[in-house]
Amino acid sequence: MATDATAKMGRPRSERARRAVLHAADDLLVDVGYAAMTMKGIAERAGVGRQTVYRWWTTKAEILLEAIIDDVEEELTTPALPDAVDDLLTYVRALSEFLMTSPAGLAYRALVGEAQHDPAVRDLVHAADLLGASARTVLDRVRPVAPAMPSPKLAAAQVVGPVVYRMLTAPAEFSHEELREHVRHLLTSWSS
Amino acid sequence: MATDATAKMGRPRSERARRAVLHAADDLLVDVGYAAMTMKGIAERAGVGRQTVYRWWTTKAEILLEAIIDDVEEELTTPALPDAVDDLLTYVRALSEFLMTSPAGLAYRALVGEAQHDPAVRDLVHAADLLGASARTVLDRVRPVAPAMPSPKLAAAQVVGPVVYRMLTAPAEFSHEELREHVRHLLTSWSS
Amino acid sequence: MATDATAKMGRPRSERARRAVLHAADDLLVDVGYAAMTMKGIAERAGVGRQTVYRWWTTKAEILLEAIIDDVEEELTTPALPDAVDDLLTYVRALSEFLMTSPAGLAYRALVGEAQHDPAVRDLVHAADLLGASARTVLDRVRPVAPAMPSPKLAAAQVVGPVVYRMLTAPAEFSHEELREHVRHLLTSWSS
Amino acid sequence: MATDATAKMGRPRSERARRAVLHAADDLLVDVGYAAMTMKGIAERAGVGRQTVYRWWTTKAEILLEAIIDDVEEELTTPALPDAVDDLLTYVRALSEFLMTSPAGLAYRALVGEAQHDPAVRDLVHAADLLGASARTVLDRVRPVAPAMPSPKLAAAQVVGPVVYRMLTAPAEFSHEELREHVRHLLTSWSS
DNA sequence: ATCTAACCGAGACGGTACGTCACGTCTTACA
DNA sequence: TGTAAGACGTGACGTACCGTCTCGGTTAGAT
Repeated sequence: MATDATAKMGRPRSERARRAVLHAADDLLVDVGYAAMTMKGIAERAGVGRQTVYRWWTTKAEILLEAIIDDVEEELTTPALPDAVDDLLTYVRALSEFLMTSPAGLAYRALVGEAQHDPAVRDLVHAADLLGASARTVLDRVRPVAPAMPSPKLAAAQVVGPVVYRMLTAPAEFSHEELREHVRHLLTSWSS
Repeated sequence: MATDATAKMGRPRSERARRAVLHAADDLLVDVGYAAMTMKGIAERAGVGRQTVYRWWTTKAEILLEAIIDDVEEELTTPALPDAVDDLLTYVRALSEFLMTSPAGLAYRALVGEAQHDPAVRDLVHAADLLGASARTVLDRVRPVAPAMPSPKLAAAQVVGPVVYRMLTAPAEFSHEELREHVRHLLTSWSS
Repeated sequence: MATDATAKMGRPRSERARRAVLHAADDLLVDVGYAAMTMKGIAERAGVGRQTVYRWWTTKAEILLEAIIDDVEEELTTPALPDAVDDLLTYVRALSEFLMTSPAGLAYRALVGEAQHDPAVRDLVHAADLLGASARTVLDRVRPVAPAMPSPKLAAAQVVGPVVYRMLTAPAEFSHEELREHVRHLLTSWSS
Repeated sequence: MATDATAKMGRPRSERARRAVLHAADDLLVDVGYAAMTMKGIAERAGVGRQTVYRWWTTKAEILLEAIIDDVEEELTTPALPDAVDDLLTYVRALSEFLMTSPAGLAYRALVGEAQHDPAVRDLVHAADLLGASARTVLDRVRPVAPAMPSPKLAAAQVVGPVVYRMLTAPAEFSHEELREHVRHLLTSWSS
């Protein structure tokens, strides 16, 4: 019986170390903020060698992305509601809440910020399209009552863009009333 | 005539040094990118002492903001056009072009990015509201034919947000056709 | 026939691995020098696991000592000559040549150097007394014509010490003429 | 009056930092030994930035050499004595004491050891010729009664070499009696 | 015509994170 | 059990930049 030529050799990767690094990154982001987070700090907080961190990730952004990618999807999953306005409104409220309050939202903002500085992170963030999947899901649900909805990408940008822009450039998020008006305008312009 | 008690004494600030620093920051951003820009590098490129930089600015973001603030306003000033669709479309096209191509747009993205990492920069960027003034100008022009336009802040976010969101999270900007459709939807939802 | 209770169990030590390590150490010393030699590098050059090296040796000095100990003895064995001056002179010339030129001499110098830094290596080098055996041999041969020769240890130091000192602290070895004069003085002082 | 073109600019070198580094190196050598001494450790012990150490020295050997070079000369200066045997004997005893006991002697051994590993250190040590000056001084004093003394370099090697060789390769130094015999043989061979 | 205070350039200072390297140990699969 | 492979936690390497400091020298208004 032939030996599998592709069999892995040597000591296998430690799942314990991997989890410790991801948790440490999450914790540090909340504790000290993205700017003060360092690869050194993550390794120390995780109780892991520095080389082990560099072996599997190249930047703190990469670690953070892996750490939060599941959380983002989960936090932006909203229930299907019979009324389209309610459905979409629940989503944009969850989005606004996520961006301004949730630790994962904090990480999302940090990652989008870093993407503007580092081309490698930019590619990662573009590829991950963290908000895209959840937006597509809710848009698919309201499409039956929005016959004039534009292409999925533009429609998603119309829903999500104003909320994200507000988060990026203003100290406070939109009020619930403003979000309701935003959703109302979207559905109006998509209805005929 | 009495001496002004608040008169400045000593050698006055060197305008030459100030300009050299702002230009050096601009140049470095294009040459090496925001992440690789350093206070040390700016001082050296400007042919200026390090202390002189620290005396007047505390971060590279502050320098960059001062360096580009006039350019942004200028590049986003579009001519008033008789047709509202044309007027708004010209603006969003200028905005898209600015964000993806212009050196000042590169700086804008870097500043918004840094604002997600550093609270002090965040306050600066919020206070500057770099895109807000130009958006308000064009919205004031189309308001007569858009009676249902929401509050200025929400309306501005609806115009600008999707374009900025696209720039932040996707590798390519919206096409001219997508921007036209975006503007058409906006004016539709604001018309009744 | 019964199995010997003291027989070794498990896989026996690989002679192939042992030789590969010793040769790798020798080669690396010449190629990259003692300082740049590492246990990791030796293992890789030998095509041997890192653990295998650590199982049988604790330092690179120990490996090097085992690698060269036979060569030293061989290179410093000089033929007995009828004239005492010739006999001793042939020896000190071989010694000088060994120290400045031979790969084994390079290793000897590296080991003596390391002995000044690491007490464990110091003990090894003292115990090995690499030059001592050959010096004793030649001194035994000239003793009949050197009745005032002091104790073997001092006599050996008088022969070998100046040559080694020269190698340690000066860029070039003694010339043949200087070595001849050295030997002449030694035999003069030992003759009466 | 013209400004001096060669005038030093910027903050001048801190003499305080220089001394602190030299003392720290000295202390660390005694406390932890040469092998365990690190540039990092020296900087920390000196209360000095790491860059400051690297700015002025490239290796720990260079620091150590600067730290001990004055001490060596001082410790090996012996008084002129009327009898040549006494004069030379006092010197070789001081040398033996220096090599086996003195902190500066410890450093000397470490430096000679490192010189066998690192060509840059080798050049430094050769250039410094730490033992040479003191040997020349004492040889000049005994020369009147040693007409057959060979060239200064060989004579110095004959005096110093055996003592250094002993120190390098044996656990204990020569006894006072052995040193006396050594000196007696030297003067005998140089006398006619 | 000095005086004096704040500016200017240069560059060394004490720190600290960077990314790499080798250490010596461990955990696999295979022989 | 020995072996080759390779990940593990540790810690020094030499570099870069941080923000501060200390020089000599400049430039104005106030005396």
